[in-house]
Amino acid sequence: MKVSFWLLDINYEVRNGKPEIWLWGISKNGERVLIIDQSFTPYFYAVPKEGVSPETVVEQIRSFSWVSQARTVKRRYFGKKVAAVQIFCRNPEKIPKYAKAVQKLDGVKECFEDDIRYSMRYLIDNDVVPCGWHEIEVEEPREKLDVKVDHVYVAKASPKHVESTLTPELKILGFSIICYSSKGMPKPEKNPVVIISVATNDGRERQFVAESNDDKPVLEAFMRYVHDFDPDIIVGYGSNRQDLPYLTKRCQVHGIRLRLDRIGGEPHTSVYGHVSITGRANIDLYDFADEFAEVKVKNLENLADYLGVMKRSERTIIEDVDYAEHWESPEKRKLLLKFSAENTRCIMGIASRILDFATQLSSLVGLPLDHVGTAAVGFRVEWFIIKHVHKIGELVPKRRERPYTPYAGAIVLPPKPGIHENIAVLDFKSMYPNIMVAYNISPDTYIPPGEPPPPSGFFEAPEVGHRFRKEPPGFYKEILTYLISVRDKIRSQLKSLSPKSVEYRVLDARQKAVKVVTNASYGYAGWIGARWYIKPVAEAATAWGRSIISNAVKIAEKLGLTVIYGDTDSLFVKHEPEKIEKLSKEIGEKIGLEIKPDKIYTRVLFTEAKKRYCGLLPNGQLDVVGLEVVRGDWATVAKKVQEKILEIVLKEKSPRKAVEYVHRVIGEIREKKTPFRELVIWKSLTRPLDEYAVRAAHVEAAKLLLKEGWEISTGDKIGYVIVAGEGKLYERAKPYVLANYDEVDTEYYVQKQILPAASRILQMFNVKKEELLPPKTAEKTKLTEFF
DNA sequence: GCTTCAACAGTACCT
DNA sequence: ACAGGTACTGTTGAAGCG
Repeated sequence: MKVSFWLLDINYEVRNGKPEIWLWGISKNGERVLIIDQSFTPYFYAVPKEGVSPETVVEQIRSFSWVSQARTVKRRYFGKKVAAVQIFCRNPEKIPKYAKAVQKLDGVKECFEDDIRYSMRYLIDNDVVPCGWHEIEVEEPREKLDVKVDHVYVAKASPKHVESTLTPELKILGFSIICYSSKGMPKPEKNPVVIISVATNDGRERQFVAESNDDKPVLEAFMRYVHDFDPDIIVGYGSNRQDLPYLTKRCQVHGIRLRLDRIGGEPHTSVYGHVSITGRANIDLYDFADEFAEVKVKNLENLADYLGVMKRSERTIIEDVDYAEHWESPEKRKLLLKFSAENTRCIMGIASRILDFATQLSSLVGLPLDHVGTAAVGFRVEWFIIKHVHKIGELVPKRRERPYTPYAGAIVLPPKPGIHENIAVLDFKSMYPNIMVAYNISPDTYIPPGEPPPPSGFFEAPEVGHRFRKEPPGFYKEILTYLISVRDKIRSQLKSLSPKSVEYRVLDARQKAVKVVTNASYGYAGWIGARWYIKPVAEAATAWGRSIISNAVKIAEKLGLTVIYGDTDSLFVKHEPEKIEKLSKEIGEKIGLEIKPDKIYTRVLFTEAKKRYCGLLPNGQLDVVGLEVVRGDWATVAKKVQEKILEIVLKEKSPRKAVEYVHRVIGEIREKKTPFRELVIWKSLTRPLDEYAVRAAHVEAAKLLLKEGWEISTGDKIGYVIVAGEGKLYERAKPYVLANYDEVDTEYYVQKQILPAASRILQMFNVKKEELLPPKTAEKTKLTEFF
């Protein structure tokens, strides 16, 4: 019997001493299926020492009772041929231990791939793709299993991956919780889950609410609901780190088990910190928030607002410090219930905008859907590489600790300060990936100093002199060529589709996933944590990059194009189409890379600073780069003022009008008419509180939260305001949730927020800071008028 | 003992 | 827990001053 299924989740079980791979999927006809594959034997490799034959190692290894098979195989390591011994064994969990024993053998130099987990091993070796379609020959199982699916099958052969852009109809359940503690952060040991709000993608919404703070019925009702709806995907926001561990512990306190999965077990935290719910995909949307760099404070309401799910201004927002007071009051409790329901509605909305990307990323890099969000960028790239190089027999190097040694990066040209009219921004498209392709830069093509060059020749990087063989193509070249061409192909396909169609949505998500992996490839190459880290690989890419951009500048100037600015792979030049055309042509011929106008600014303003400017686009939009407007660590009021100044200055060319505007805003601040929220400054904690060498405002604010019983962790964004009083700035920082407007130091906001942000722009028009303060005479005028 | 100032710490941005 | 290059603010402690 043949089954077609889309792979949702994968896990393994050891039954009767035998490992089994469990593939959870959705079949073509919409049935939920579990396919059990008992045929896959885990293994790892041992590479013999110089002068030792692999056969000798095979002999030595046979003495271990746990070895089910050992054979010599041909593999590669950093592109070089190696004879290795592949060692199979029954128990996947013992592999690291077995590898250690083998490592100790006389003839063994190093073991490999003992750090590849069994289920990933299975996916890679069988070319099984998460969130992808497969066909498989199966039979009915001999025994009955107590699992929640329509059908259980036993595999008779390995699954065959089938290329398809179809996605099955997935059942999605979103949830959020509210926990109650009379003071400070709720603790699962003692504080109840008072509200659980659930929504499902069939349009239903439910709330489970505690009576008299007894949450056992709430938890049980939630479990029943999940069981009855039987979702394929469970989504939350912060659910990996907060909600699911809390619910799990809370159930334990009541002596029950949180059962949400398809086999009757508890959720458990696993690789990269994801919470696994067997048979379903548990997705924490927070793990995808990094994709939206424009959102500075990555909480649910901000992300929902940004993605157009629910406007912040139309939401009921309650700070966590205020949950208790809302829960305790019968009147305010209604608001809390509304807030919670809206949270889940936001989760569902965000899910609908992220899940296509998540599934595409999962199938592209080969990580299971519930892992791919929690895996850091470097690991996503790495799994994509592992998946690819398996096909060419490249052994996966061990991750090892290395000292950090810096290397030179890109060139940034000093900008020509002032306002420039009609400026074209030229860009090298995917510069580093294309450089790596063009010069065959790869871990497996690198020729170390002293090694004789191959007859087919080599490329030598400028400045740094690193050499890379021309032939055969390295795996970076193969991977990047594939990624670049696939993205081009998808993008041309998209042009013939309606943006509203399902196919468009899926393909667009796919090209985004491809883009993410492509763009991260250079960074991966220079990451000391990378398994295939070779510093010269990254160093050569930037060296070629520097030479390319420098040459481009020379060519531009030779053609009479004034270069206003440039950063890494971009050049800002006067928009003169014929010259630009010539430039593009010459660069293509001489350098072999493509440079294209990316956008044209009607007007663009530079100060003396690099990486900070503001351009006016033909459609009237402002493009603010690097300035306070786009920074998350300035008070909103200052950012708004600067943005308005930029608009006035670039559109109306009237610095005088801008100055008047600043006067008005400063007046409003001093009268405390500015909304309190616009005074909040947000900064991240980048380390534990006690590891800071100097005292800083956001750190002191965090300590105050801690004192109030709130847990603080690295990575949290602390929102604070500066209050009036004596002493250093850090002594006057207070978490905004604990502060009153009355105590705010408005002069700080005038002097240290508004003035610097405004003056940054207006100093270009010779406006002095003093001139930005509202004139006292204005007050007099007002008073005279009054009298 | 006070002010001044350069070095440093810290954060967030750009490509 | 993908790279290096850059701007900027506030803290710190030594230098400079009298």
